[in-house]
Amino acid sequence: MSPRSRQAATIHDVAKRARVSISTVSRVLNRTAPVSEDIVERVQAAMSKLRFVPRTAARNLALSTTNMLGLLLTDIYGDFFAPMLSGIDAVAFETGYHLLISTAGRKKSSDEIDQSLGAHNTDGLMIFADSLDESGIAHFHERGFPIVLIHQSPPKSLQIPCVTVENKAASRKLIDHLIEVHHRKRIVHLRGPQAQEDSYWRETGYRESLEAHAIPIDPRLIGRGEFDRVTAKTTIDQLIAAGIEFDAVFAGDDESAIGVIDALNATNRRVPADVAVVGFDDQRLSAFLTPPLTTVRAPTEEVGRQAAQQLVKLIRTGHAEPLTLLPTEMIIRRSCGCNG
Amino acid sequence: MSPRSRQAATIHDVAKRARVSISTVSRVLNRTAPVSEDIVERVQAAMSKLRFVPRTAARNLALSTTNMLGLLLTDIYGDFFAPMLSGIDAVAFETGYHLLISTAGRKKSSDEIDQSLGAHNTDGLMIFADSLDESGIAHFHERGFPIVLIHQSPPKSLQIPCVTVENKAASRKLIDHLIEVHHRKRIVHLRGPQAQEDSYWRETGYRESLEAHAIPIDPRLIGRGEFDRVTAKTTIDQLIAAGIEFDAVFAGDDESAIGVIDALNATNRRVPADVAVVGFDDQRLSAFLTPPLTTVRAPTEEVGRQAAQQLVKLIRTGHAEPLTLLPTEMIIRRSCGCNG
DNA sequence: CCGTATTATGAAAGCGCTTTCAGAAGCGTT
DNA sequence: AACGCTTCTGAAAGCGCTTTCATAATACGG
Repeated sequence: MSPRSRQAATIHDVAKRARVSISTVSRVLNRTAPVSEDIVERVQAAMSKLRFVPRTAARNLALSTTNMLGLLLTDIYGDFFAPMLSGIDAVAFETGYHLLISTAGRKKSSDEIDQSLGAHNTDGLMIFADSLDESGIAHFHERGFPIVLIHQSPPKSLQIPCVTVENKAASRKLIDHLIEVHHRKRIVHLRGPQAQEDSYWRETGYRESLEAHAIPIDPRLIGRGEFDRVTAKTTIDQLIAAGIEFDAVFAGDDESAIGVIDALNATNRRVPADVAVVGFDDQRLSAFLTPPLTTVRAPTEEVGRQAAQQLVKLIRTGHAEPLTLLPTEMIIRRSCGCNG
Repeated sequence: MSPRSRQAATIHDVAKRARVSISTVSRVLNRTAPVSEDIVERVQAAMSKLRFVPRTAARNLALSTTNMLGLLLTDIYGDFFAPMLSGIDAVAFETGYHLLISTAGRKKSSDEIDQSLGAHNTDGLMIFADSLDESGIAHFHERGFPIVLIHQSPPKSLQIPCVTVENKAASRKLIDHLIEVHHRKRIVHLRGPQAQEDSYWRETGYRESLEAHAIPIDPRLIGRGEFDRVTAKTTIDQLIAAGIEFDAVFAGDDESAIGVIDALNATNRRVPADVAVVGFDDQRLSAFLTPPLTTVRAPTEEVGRQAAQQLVKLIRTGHAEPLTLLPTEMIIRRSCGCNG
């Protein structure tokens, strides 16, 4: 062991061993300028002999680039993230970026986020739903830092790329189905989180369908779902306790649909015979529920892919699609009353 | 706009504006030495006025540290990763690290991995199951780079911390249950991927249970499951086609259990009346299957937490628990024949 | 063979931060 | 009033890489 072999090799060590300058080493490292063949070999030999691994920090500093994509969210739970992450990761990998993930959203101020995922610590940032408030988003945007929003449109008048899924038309179609095919009239809607944009559009689709069929909207039939199983169950329990009649439930998402089914089962109401239930998202387990859930498939992995793709494009070219709206597809199974 | 306001502020700009040296700015930034009160204020004012965000790359270079934890896997798919990731992320957040994720495992050589997640680009690395071959693991270990293995024990004689779950005793217990309570004798086992250590121990538990009950092991009853739904279905289909009798199936994991149930349903065999089915992992949807799956709960999120915790400990103190073996718990539902 | 166009290589500056080492104040003692 | 201490602050040297600029080496046409 040579005296310095305990310390990891640097470009200098390689240069010395190959009897060239560090500039040359750098050049063979990055193929950034022609180097004569024999020298290339010498340098490569030296590199592998010394087990040289270039320090990213040094390179980043010199180039003021990080080669990293940031992903900001609030939590990783739920079946929702696995596919999204998977899509993001795939694109990051293909395009040569690394993925830095943080759930610091809304736990930390945008200054703190800046320290970790912000300018100069990442080349761009994907922000999921409302992990960051408007001022935080503006904060980045003002600085010209590349960001793309996922499942959330930008604050008014800010030109920030956004990728999300079609919610309204799909919801509308789902409710139309309930009304036209299954003749349901008293349809409960369990809305998602207030701040969530998806919630808004799904509810709008619901309202439009009812209106189109001249069914008056009963405010008592619209309750909290919060995209949460327990909340949904509670709401349904209360509806039942209050003696409010209904023959269908449009849960804001599949997760709450599970809660709905729980509540219904617990009070001996048959799904779909007594009450039809539909969800949204088509998360993995929806097909396995009893009965299998009629829902809308959101191409979550594709959302991830697109988000990463747009971000990379934004970083590299300065431009990206303002809005990527991915199509959704109604998935008819049995919980609506069909034979799926 | 001052001429340089287009360029992000550096520590020099802050220093100039606060009329101090950059050393002082650095000191108020890191509270690394006392600075008189009025100066602190001046500096902080300058920082916020200039919207100064320290460059991590520069800091990393100076400190030769990265403040990042790497996570290496092969893919992010499957219900398995969400909880694990969630646990890892939680601990990373608590301990002040960032999470760098890569699915480059086995797609890239360890040299290439080195470039991204290796020494100096990350402070330590978590390696999931067999995302990296033995030589890759040795590669890091030799260099004294902190790594912890998840769901995989280290190559012989290498002292590398590992966190995984108890497989054998739980499998044994599960099979015991099938035999003792439900009087099954011809129990199929669908083993997981060869390379996967979990597969090995689960099979061992199976074998030990049979032996203990003096049931001869019929090699025809042991087939490929690969922790994969389709593979499992195919194997069961073939067994049935070959006319081999069996009254229970121990799928290597829940994922393959789904395939088993599919295959059984398709041939009008009742679960559990004709064939009992049990799995392993207790992934989220297992409770929703028809019938609900009897399985073993693996504390996956805790695995993530522990892995991150051990890694941080290893980085900070140079030592970590050689083996963290998390307990598993048998979850009796209905697919085994109980009334769950 | 010589002057010029073309390459391949090296020296050195710089990326933005931390930290060591000295020096400048400020303080209480004698 | 001079001394030694203790605090606080600044100058400057790195951290390891990229890149510009200049130079040495080679090739070429005449």
